Amino acid sequence: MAKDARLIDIANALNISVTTVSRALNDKDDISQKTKAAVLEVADMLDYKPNRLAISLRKKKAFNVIGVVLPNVDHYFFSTVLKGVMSKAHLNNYLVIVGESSQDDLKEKEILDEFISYGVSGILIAPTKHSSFEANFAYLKQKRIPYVFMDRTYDEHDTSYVRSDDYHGAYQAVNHLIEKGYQRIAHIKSSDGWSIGTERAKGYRQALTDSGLTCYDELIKSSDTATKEDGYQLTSEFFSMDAPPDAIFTVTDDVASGVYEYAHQHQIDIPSQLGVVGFSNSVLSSILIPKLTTVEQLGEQMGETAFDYFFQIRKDKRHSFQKTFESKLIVRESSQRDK
Amino acid sequence: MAKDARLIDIANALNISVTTVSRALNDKDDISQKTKAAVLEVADMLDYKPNRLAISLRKKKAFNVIGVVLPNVDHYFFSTVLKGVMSKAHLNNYLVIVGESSQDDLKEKEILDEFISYGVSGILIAPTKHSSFEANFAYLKQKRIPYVFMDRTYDEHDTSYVRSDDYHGAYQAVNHLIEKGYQRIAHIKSSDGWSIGTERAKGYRQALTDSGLTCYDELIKSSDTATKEDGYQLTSEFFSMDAPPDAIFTVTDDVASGVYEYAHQHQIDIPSQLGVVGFSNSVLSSILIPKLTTVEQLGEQMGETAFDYFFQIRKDKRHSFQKTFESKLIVRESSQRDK
DNA sequence: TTATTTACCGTAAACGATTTCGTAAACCTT
DNA sequence: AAGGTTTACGAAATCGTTTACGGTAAATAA
Repeated sequence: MAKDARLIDIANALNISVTTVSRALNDKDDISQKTKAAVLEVADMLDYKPNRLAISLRKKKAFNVIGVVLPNVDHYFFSTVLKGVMSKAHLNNYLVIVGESSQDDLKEKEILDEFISYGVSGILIAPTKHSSFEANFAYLKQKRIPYVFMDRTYDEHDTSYVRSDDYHGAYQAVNHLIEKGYQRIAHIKSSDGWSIGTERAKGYRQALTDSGLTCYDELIKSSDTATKEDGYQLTSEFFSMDAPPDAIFTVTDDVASGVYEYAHQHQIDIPSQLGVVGFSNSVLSSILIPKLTTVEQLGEQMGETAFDYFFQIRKDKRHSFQKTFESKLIVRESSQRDK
Repeated sequence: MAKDARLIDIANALNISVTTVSRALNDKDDISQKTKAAVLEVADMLDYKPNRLAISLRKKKAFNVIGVVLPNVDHYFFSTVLKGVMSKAHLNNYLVIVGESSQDDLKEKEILDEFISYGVSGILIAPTKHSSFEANFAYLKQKRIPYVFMDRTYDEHDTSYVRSDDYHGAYQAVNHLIEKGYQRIAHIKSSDGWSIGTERAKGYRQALTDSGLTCYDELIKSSDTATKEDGYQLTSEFFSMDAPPDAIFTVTDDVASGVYEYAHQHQIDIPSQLGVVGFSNSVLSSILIPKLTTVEQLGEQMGETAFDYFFQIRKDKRHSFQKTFESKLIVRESSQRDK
């Protein structure tokens, strides 16, 4: 197995210095076209690949390594985000290192510190519910390390981000239920402090208001965990009310699956007696019976775009980019009253 | 922000050479207890953290970096494996770099090459369906880089691995169906060349044979993709037969969800008219209605163990370790005929 | 007493690249 | 022709650590 070619090998072959070779390969200007061409040819012949480790040490920066921090890698949405990042990273010859915060902002900070001391080229992060910008991210700016927020954003700061349009997604979802003739539409939101939860709740309220419907406080319940169990529990609370809702819009598909279970156990038919709309378009949504109407979240595309933004920032060293992915409503069976 | 302490800072503080400091910190023997203690104290005081990049260059090996290669990060099982690896890695101060082969053995090789040229300390890999040991992994041995197979294994070679006991899992699943009184038990297997598929099929056949039941070829169908769609399609084929099965054991939960859809559309009741057992214990299984009886696959534990094995191999430089995780049957509702 | 080992530590050369600084030659400019 | 600028390149330092090698002083052996 032949050893990898180094700069000095190219230099020796051409009787020039490593400095010149380095300049040629890095597109510096202090070099003649002729020499550069010669170097490139020999480099190609020797199948030269720059040594990441050496570059890293010299530059005090890991060469072409992007750090991704996610709350949970085994959560469907985040795993698709990761998939998107990885595909773009691979194309651009970047290595991807991942960390899982487990929704723990302290651990998140730990991971960030690790990544930074490793000298990653950039960071793509989906913050935990509780992360404060000041505590966990403010110092990234000083360190001049490019970073892009994913999913959850900090609007008061000028940062790059990709997220989904939770507000409009929720608005469409509820509006759709109204058009289908549902009257008492409830909402299971996520507990406060989680931006995606409040945005979705806002969209819910606005849709009702715009249609001239009243927005009853007792028809809004909060879930801390956004799990199936919470969905089941809160639905049971709804149905112990004097006037239960005839539709429920849930903050995630997982929560919706809890609604399904309760409905099934109590012979409440979906969608004729109870309309249900979820959020995420996760694998669940087309597996539940009846199939769940939901709002799609383009995790993979978000991941790809996040990487692209990082790449741009790194190149131009100035811009910050934002994109809010429009959330499309995927109408399936769970909201088709007239079906 | 104070700059990170280096060896030379410690050396200066104690008026000794960096060599000595290095020796002290690396537990070499050419050093007195007194000096070592002093170094350790100062190192602690200055909050010294070794510079990964420098060590990497000198050793020509990335310092404490483990590479994980998976067929699909957004597949539930693999994402739990990743989760397990990451938790152990974090505890041991390892960085995790990930690559996704997308079930493409060529891309898998590419990723491996990337990882190796980066000098990862070890590799944990869940091979694609088609990966040949010779083509993709044989050279890892020569490179003396520790590696552990996950999920899919190569029994003819003496390698380390973690996997689940597909054979016994399937055996239990089918045996359970028999005990519940099902008579014509069908199987949707995965297409050939994928070891987990053939093991599960073997378990299926053996359970039937051991109970004195005949194993009909027409009751076994192959799926290339192991998806819901295939499950639906193949179930419809089963039910166009003169004597359709009264139970189906599927190679994955995903496939089982296709069975559910067909059954629901054709008013076939699960479990009274059709028993169903899946494999994986993925999120689906407790969300399907009725809840799916399935065989659990301990992804997270497998990931943790894989990392532990890597760690052991690296330390002792000799052993290889194997573990087959016993696959436990999780009995839920879809197989309870007498329910 | 002299020779040899042992314990401990330092010097300097790596690892493979980038970068600072210097300089010789070529090219203008007046 | 003198002086200035540009072009193209090389020597050497540098990044932070490990390690081969050598040396000194004390301990032990002969």
